[in-house]
Amino acid sequence: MPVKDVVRIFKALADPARLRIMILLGRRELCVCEIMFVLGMEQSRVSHHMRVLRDAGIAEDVREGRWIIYRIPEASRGLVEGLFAGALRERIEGSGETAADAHKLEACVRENIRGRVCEARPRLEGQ
Amino acid sequence: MPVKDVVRIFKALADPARLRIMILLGRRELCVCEIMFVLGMEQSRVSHHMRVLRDAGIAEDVREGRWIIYRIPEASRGLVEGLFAGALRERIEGSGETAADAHKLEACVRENIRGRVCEARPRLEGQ
DNA sequence: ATAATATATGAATATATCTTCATATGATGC
DNA sequence: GCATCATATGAAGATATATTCATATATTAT
Repeated sequence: MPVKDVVRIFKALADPARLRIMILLGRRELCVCEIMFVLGMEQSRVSHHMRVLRDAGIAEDVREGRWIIYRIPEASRGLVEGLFAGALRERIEGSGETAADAHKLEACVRENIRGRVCEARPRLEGQ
Repeated sequence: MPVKDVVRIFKALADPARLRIMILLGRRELCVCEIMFVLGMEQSRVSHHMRVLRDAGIAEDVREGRWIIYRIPEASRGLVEGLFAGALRERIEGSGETAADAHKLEACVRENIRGRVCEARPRLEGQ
């Protein structure tokens, strides 16, 4: 993998919104409106960020009905896992910021907040 | 460590020159003119890049006579090592680009190319 | 078909980043 | 002190990136 491509990955992670999104995607796959809800950002902004992550190859999308689900592609799982493993993960989690995101995501999924978060997107069990 | 600080680290790595420099620093400490030689970049440009790395906390400098030696600070070794360990390192090394840098560095150190690279900087044994 | 939902895209502006050039600083040698 | 070497810094212009707003597309429901 050329330096250029690795740089593109670091560029993709070099933004607070995208970093938070990648950490969330490490937990479960997400549709855009769930990301909007957790980060408190408008649709277009999230969508543009997702494009950067996609172009870097660390996110991919699958359509499910009217939703588009984002996840970390199988081929990049190891790489992304590796990036956040160890010292970096400890440090990020130490600050509690990402824990707040995770909690918000749990609430969002558990309550499936109608009207605010993609009006009841159907889910598989356990997701 | 706040998300903001992690983002600053990724930003620092999100440039081909700086990425190559960090990979070199993972091998040994370097003065600016050695970096100039290996990357083929002018002094000012390298210096500006070093500032970005310093501000992100993944490089530090120590003056040794008229040279300024850059290295990865003790406190960030684990983090930086972790970032490049595993899948990412394999992929970067797979392209051979960084190997070329490493060879150029070896030559530079071995021959201590006078007049081109910091007119014979004295070195400790084994460096 | 029409309307509504979920998301993507494009253009425009704002902001940040990189490079270059000129100049400053700090150490060494004469 | 003066010259030289190694490096840092600041300003200016060039380029890239982010955000916003308006609009387009695809899917589903009626």
